[in-house]
Amino acid sequence: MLSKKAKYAIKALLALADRDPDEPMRIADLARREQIPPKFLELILLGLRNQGILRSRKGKGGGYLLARDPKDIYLGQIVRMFDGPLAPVPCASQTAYVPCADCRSEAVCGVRLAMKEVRDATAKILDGTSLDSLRGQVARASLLDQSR
Amino acid sequence: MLSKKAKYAIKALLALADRDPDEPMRIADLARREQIPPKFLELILLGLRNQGILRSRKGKGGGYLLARDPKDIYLGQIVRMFDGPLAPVPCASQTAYVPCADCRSEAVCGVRLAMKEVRDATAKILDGTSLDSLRGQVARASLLDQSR
DNA sequence: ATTTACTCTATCGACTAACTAGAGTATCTA
DNA sequence: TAGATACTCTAGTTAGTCGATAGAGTAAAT
Repeated sequence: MLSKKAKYAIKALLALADRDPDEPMRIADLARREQIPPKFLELILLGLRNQGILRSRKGKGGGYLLARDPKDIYLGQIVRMFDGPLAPVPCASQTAYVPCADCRSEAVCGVRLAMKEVRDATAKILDGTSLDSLRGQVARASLLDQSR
Repeated sequence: MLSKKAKYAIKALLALADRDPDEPMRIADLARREQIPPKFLELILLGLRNQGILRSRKGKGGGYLLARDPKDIYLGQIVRMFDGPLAPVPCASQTAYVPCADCRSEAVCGVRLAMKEVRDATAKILDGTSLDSLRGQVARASLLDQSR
């Protein structure tokens, strides 16, 4: 399951990617626009900022902005940041490998083999989808939806 | 994350798939062989039985056996049974779709689009992998490992 | 009748997810 | 430079879930 934090983070980043890159957006406005509890969103944006994904400005006219081009922000980074490794089991993780105690032989573990496939497929998608490309997908889906 | 329940279930089923299909295996033996807390495994096997994946025999010489051919038992069913839908968000689920309250328009939701891709990729793998095919993969991996 | 082994319900502690509170700090503007 | 604005950060709280265990009950074999 994707946590609410990760979900809210993606929604907020997507909203920021849709704006003038030099125009900050306030927490309160983002929260209202995306239907996210304001204080909770605050926490999330702070995290993104401390990861270098967002920048912030204090005081009047302040708010949050993307720290990088939307082409260079990938979903994989966001999801890992809030929800940890993509692999369903630690022994199948690429970025955070941990062997499991109850495995007699790792090379012969069916669970690991199957879950490694899942993690690879997931990583391929999330590490291959940038904020910008997702924005494009949404736009195309929106057109299709209108023509229905 | 894959729950321990699902993980233990797969390990136990895989062990059963490796045996004479008419020779029951006791909870205690399975638990020892696969390093699973016996009482916990008991619960898991009971669940699998009530789903029609396992059969059981009571009394001396009793134990658990597969209720179907290992070719007809898919990981997708096991994982869904213990961990719920494969989709990272309910609105991207095929088998347990639930819309999300905070979505203004579902057709235009980036989170949903991306997560639907993840769920489709995961489902393709888990619904395409039977106990039997996984057994085969393990065997091949084991050979590769020995030749190293 | 006794042993064997599965069946089922209840419970428990630890942990985490989702959210909230509130005091603090930097920036702008009048 | 006072005061408003808006982010920063730490510390809760609450409800729910996960992993595991206990123990009484039932069915089958010998």
